[in-house]
Parts: sequence; C-alpha cells; structure tokens
Amino acid sequence: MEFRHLRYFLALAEELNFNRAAARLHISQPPLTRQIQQLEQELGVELFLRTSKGVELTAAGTMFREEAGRLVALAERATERTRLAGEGKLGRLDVGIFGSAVLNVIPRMILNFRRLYPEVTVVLHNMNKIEQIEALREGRITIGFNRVLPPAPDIVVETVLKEKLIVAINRNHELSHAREIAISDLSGQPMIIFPSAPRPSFADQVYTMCHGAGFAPQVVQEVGDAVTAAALVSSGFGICVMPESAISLQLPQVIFRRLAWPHPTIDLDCLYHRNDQSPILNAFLEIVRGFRAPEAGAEAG
Amino acid sequence: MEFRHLRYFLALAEELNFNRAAARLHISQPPLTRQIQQLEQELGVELFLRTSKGVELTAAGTMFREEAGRLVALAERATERTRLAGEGKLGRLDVGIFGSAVLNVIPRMILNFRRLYPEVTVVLHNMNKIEQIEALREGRITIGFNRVLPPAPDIVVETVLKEKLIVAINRNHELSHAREIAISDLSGQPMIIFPSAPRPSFADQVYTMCHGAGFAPQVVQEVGDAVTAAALVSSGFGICVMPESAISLQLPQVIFRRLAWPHPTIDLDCLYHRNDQSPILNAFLEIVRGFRAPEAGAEAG
DNA sequence: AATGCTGATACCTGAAAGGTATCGACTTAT
DNA sequence: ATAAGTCGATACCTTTCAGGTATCAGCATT
Repeated sequence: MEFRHLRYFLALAEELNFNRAAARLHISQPPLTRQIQQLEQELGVELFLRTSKGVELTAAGTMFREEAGRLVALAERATERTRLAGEGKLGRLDVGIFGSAVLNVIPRMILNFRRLYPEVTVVLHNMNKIEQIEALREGRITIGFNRVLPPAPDIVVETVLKEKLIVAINRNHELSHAREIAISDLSGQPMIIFPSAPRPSFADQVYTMCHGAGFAPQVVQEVGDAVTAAALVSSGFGICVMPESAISLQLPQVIFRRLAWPHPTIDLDCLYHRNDQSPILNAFLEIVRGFRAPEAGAEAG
Repeated sequence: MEFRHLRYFLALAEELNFNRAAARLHISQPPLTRQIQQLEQELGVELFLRTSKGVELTAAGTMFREEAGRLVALAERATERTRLAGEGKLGRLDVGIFGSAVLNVIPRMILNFRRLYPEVTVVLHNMNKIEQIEALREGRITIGFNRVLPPAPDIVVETVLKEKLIVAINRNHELSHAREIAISDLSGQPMIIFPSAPRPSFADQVYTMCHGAGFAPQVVQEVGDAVTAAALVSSGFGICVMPESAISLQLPQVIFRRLAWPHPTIDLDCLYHRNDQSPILNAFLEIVRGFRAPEAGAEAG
C-alpha cells in the first residue's frame, strides 16, 4: 500500500464516480480502476459497491475512509513538523546548568529563547562540569554552562560573558564601610572559598588572584556552592569572593562590594559538542551570543 | 511521498548504514540512496548526516522518525480495522426501535449481538414506522423493528416472531378469574386501543380480530403506546389487548390473561434497505433470525 | 602508499503506473 | 422497443521510475 492508493481512494470516496475522480486526480479512468482494485485486493475487502450509476462505499470502505483521512492528515503534519525541526523551531533543548552560579544570566537567556521559539521544549539539567562534558558526549544535553573549563578536543567552549568579581561581607565587618575593596585588602581576612570540587574551578582563580597580589589567602572554609558560602558570610564566618551574578542572593547581614582596579573578572562559558549542527543549538547559541557584553574585546575562540 | 520512503527511512534510521539498511530491505544500496535523497528533497530538510563511518540522524531526522513510526503504525491499524469492518466485527449499528412494544425481545437480541461482536457500537433510535422507513432510506439507521408495516419496494420486511396476544385486566375486573379469555368475551367490554397513529397499526389488527368474531369493540380510549394503555387499565378504565411481550410491564392492579383458541398473534417485524449488504447488518440479521420461533411455519419472504 | 570502509553517481533493465481504444452492462430518452 | 449515453472493466501500448551493476570519491586504518 502506498500513499497513492490513499489519495486515489479518497478522491473516489468523495466523487463516487470513477471518471470524475480520475479527472480530479489528473489521470484517466482505467489506471484509477486498477489502483483501487489493487488496494481492495491487498486489504482483502471490497471498498466500493459498483452500481450502474457510479459507486458507493461499503461498510469497510467507510471505515477505510476515516483511517485514510487520518493517515493523510498525519502525513502532512509529519512533513510540517520535520520542516520546523529542521529550522530549529520545534523540538527539545536539554541544557546543563550548575547550581548556584547561574542565578541571573541563564534564566534570562532561556526566557528570551522561549519567546522566539515557543515550540521548543527547554529542559534544564543540574550537573557539574565533569557531568556536563560526559552528558554532551552522550547526547543527554545539547549545551552546558559552566566556568573554568578544561580543554577537550571534541567540546567547543565559548565565553558567554565576563563577570566582575565582588566580595560578600557581613554588615558588621570592618570592610563594610568601603565602597570598593582592593585585592590586597583581602590579605589576612578569614575567607570562604567555593567550590571545593571539581577542579579546576573558580576557587583556583581566587587563589591565583591573591597570590598575584602577593599574599596567600587565609581560607577558613571550603564549601560546595555560592549559596552555602553566602550563608556562612551571613553568620560572620568570614568574607567570600564571588562572581557578580551572586548579587541576586539576598541573605540577612550580607552586603556586596566590588573589587577595585584592575577589576578582576571570571568567565561564564557555554560548552557544546563540536559536531553538533542541530538547528536548535544554533538558534540558542545566537541568543547566547547576543548576551555577550559588546565591549568585551578578548574572547575565547 | 510514498510509504516506500517511510519504510526505507525507518530501516536506515535503525541501521545508520546505507549498505546494511539496503540489505535488510532486500534491495541494493544505490536505490536506497536515491529514495532517501528524494525524501529529503521533498521535505526540504536533511534527515541524515553522512559521515565517513555511516550516517546519523539530524534533529529533523529525529523528528521525522517519530512521525514516520506513527504513520506506519497507523497504516497497519487502518488495514486491520478495515478488514474487521469487512467482516462486520467493527463499526456501528444504528437500530430503529419503537417505544413500548419492545420491552423484551429486542434488548435480548442486542445483548446477544454485543456478546458476539463486542467491537460494534450499537446505537438505538426511538422512532415510529414512518420515521424508520425514512431513516433507512437516508442511511441514518441500518435496521428497524416495528409491527404491521406497509409494503415498500426498496425496504425488506422480515417477520422476527409471532407474539401471542394477551389481555391486560384490572385485578378487580369480572374477567380476572378466567385463566384464558375468548375473543367473544371482549364483546361489550370497555376497551383501550393503541397506538392511535400512524396507521396501519396494531390497533387495526385488534379491530379486525373483533369484527371477525362478530362484534364491534367498545373503545373507551385510544392512546399512543402500551405503557399508557396499561396505566389506564391499572386505574380501571377498561381492558386492553396487547402483544405478549407487554407482560414485562409491572403495574399495580394489572394482570394479564391469554386469549384462548385460535390464539391470535401479532407479528414483530424487522425492516432494512434492500440494497444494504453491510456485513454488520448481515451479522445482526443472523442473530435476529435465530430468535425466530422454530415452529413458525409461515414467513414473509 | 595500500586497502577497505563509507555513501554518491552513471548507466542499464524491468516492473508498473498511466494512456488509448473498446467492451459489456445498464439507464434513459425518443 | 431501440438507440444513445451512462457507468466501470479490460486489452494493449507507452512512459516513467524503482531497482540492479559497475564504479567513483572521500576518509580511516594499516
């Protein structure tokens, strides 16, 4: 059975006359007769009752008309949905995110994407950078977001934006009166560092920054994520260097101060598989790239 | 697009290798390549990503795989349902019935039918004999049940069974002591007659019977149906001749007595369109004919 | 550099869809 | 009653196109 049989059948079921149906199909009457006979033979059922004045549908024919109509409609739907999927306008986007650092930028990007591509289902998966790379390779996610990523030959890493660093301080802390804090001011201060794993991470970047300023940070606690770190700041454990987006965290007693010149930054990167040419990924990447600060000069290729 | 394209596509989507897929389809590789190219061209979308070591599905291809699978499954369902409809095992049977007289036999026939053909939806339509004939001609019902039917060239009438006549009597009535009632006993009794329309009807048969016994019935009331007639009997209006199946009517004060020899009967007929060869109708007719009393000799052909 | 995969292409063959002419059955109009 | 005009079915020819064989180009492994 081919779609041709369905098209011919439906035309005949509407016209109830071989000649008129054939004319409508732009073929002559004999081939139509033959195709209908074939169809009936394959189904093992008479679909039409031939009378002296045209044809009429049998009970089986009536049933087949319903089914054939459904099939043709579904076929049209199939081509339409496939075309849309080819344009990235229909489908599913699995995004790997990491817990705390994505408090601001990623939700905004996803909201923008969903406004432009409302038929794409966006699914978020919370996982760390190691898990994200693994999931990208296995196709469980299409794109991931993270910081301080190790290079891999099959994974493309693009810097989404460079966030300035800020310092979370307890309101009663001696540094709370300054509008900005110099890196050297952190020397000797009890510091909270995150994340503890996996390495390399934001924590390493803070270490490097301090050593670059000529001192070793006095780490009182390593924690897993920014929310926990902020909670410790709130209870007076110490101070904590964070990416700017952590400013969304609202905890009692916690205030944020910028780090002064040279305004150190941390990259937020996105990562995806080098061979992935999925149109949905490309559509999403365009949105992501639109978020990249226009003044940013240096970019990871 | 033809089903061939779907079959080939699905084979390739599973094997992800043109040669293996072609082998599975019992064709050689070049025609498979060509058919897939045709499909992609018609959809305007690349379905497979050709690599040096086989192929993989694109996003559009993944979408099309889902849709193609649905289509193939629906096609199988379509052939199966059409075959079943051809055997009368699937579909719909619209039955015209008339209100009161069908208290017993028709429900039993329909229950039997539904046990044998559980996938056929039986729909009952309450209509009088004129409406039934009209509905048969327009295809709104497939079979009707009624009594005392006028002949029509395009409608076949078959006697389903001959019901004996009974008399509904108030418990306090003088005739209630007899086990059987002779037709002549009805002479001079106040009688309720039904139905008042449409003619010819059961009412006419009662008239004829009385006149044949040598008297004119003393009609105190004409009513529309047996239930109303029985209600009048219950309140002492008079007596009423009814078909035997009315015995199912349970009303206070109403008792039933047989009419004595020569045991007059009334036919319950079914009617259907002469040209209707629907397998469901034939299946139902077989059940109906099985209900016909085996001793009944004379039948309407 | 050679071999062995991959899918794509060129060209031929054969099956089958489509076209023309005509048939037999039936209805309708004269 | 019979001739003309329907209807769908059939016989036979033409054309299209799916399928087959041989071969190619690209890439990976050896």
